[in-house]
Amino acid sequence: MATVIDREYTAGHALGPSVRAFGKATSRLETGTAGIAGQVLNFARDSQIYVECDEVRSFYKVVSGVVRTCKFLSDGRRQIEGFHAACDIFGLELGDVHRLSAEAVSDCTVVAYRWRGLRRMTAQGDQIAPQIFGFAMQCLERTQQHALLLGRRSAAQRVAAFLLMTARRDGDQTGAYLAMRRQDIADYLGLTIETVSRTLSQFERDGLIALSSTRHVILHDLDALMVLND
Amino acid sequence: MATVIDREYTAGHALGPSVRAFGKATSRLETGTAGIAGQVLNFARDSQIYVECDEVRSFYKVVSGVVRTCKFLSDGRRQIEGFHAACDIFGLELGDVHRLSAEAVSDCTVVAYRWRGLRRMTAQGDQIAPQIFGFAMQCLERTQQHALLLGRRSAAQRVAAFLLMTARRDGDQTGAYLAMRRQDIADYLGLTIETVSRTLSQFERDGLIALSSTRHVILHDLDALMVLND
DNA sequence: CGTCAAATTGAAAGTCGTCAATTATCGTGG
DNA sequence: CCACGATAATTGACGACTTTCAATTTGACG
Repeated sequence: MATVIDREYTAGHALGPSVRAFGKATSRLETGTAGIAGQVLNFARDSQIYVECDEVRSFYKVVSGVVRTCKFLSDGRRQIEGFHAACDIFGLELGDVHRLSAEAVSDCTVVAYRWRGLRRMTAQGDQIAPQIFGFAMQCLERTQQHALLLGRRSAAQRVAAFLLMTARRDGDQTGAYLAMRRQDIADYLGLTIETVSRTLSQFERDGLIALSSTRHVILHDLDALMVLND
Repeated sequence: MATVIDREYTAGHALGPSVRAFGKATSRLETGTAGIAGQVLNFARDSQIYVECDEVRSFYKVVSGVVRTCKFLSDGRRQIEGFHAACDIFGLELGDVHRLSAEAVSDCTVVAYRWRGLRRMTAQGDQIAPQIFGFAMQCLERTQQHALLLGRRSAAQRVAAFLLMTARRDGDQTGAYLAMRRQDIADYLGLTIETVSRTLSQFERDGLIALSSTRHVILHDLDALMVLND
């Protein structure tokens, strides 16, 4: 386990789809000579993409599968900072060492874009920055949202928010596929695996959801789940 | 209360000190024609600098005093996302409306730098981006740290981390001046005011700290406080 | 010195974590 | 394809930590 299954190298996987939202300012990156070529990598479930303190060589975009970025605590516990699915960017750093680890939640494919920290990047031309800035800010917004969840929400609210987030990501508001294990969910929500499990069971008893399998959740009462949040 | 005491306008308060860390890449901003002029503003304690959903007109740098950025929940509770002291940047947004509110913890002076979202900014030239990117990433790192605190730490660990953070910010490792009220600390740490108070009292009984006044904390046993964390 | 807000302290309740046992699911090999 | 073992998930009982509610003390400011 925990091994890279293979690494394929391509010359022209330029930063694409997830970028459009920023409009004209980024188009140069997609078409111009300054476009960043990516390197396609495949990782097996539970393998490490990079670990804390690794030198920063790239940032990444998910093509398929799900990635978790996380931090390990001295007492053995783990905090998952975020899950990253198709088109999401992760691993962008200001400094030259990673402050988190990144691991494959499922078998997954990512594209690595050369990136060695702000200083060296800007030395070759500033053109890259606006787009990267957008990625950084999106990441910031998600993290702020996450901090709010961890700081001021009950277990039920956290699990509800997680289900809604997952359903939204799937583009399907009535069902969610949980690519990760219960322990991952717990470590993301700052709860224990037992509390996550109990909360899901309670939601099911209350008719808010149905667990058609461990990994597939049907959301029956979106309103009730949303009321639990802001 | 909650009013701006006065607003002074200056022509040349360019982005300065906190920027140097990024080296050459940013010097253009400080000296070149593209330098951003700031507007000096003063705010009275508890007044609002901007509120959630306000249109974004600027981002800010603290000159003196302390600012809190926070979010209000439907149940009346509040989560403070961060405290910002001299030289800190706050209020930088990707979109065109603020997602948090910013308020003066103490009487304070800030510099506002014109900023209306990524799109309009980059339209006038990309040169600004690398420096701003640095601000965004610093903000991200702090928020990630904060999320870790909220997700995986006990009340004692949170309060200890807060004291160490405050002492570090003051540049004095043996004492910390708490510019904010207990309620602010509680809302930052995701605790209640009573728990914060009790924890501080317990630290004092254990000889870890001394509360020379409500606002002044003397740190007697830095090691013990640090052991509580990572 | 008096008033009001802020901070502290106490007691009780509730939520979530811990530990343990059971059940379900997945992966592998027969 | 089924059986088995290992891993994951669920459930229950109990306990710890934090919150809630209430009362008291401290401190700031006129």
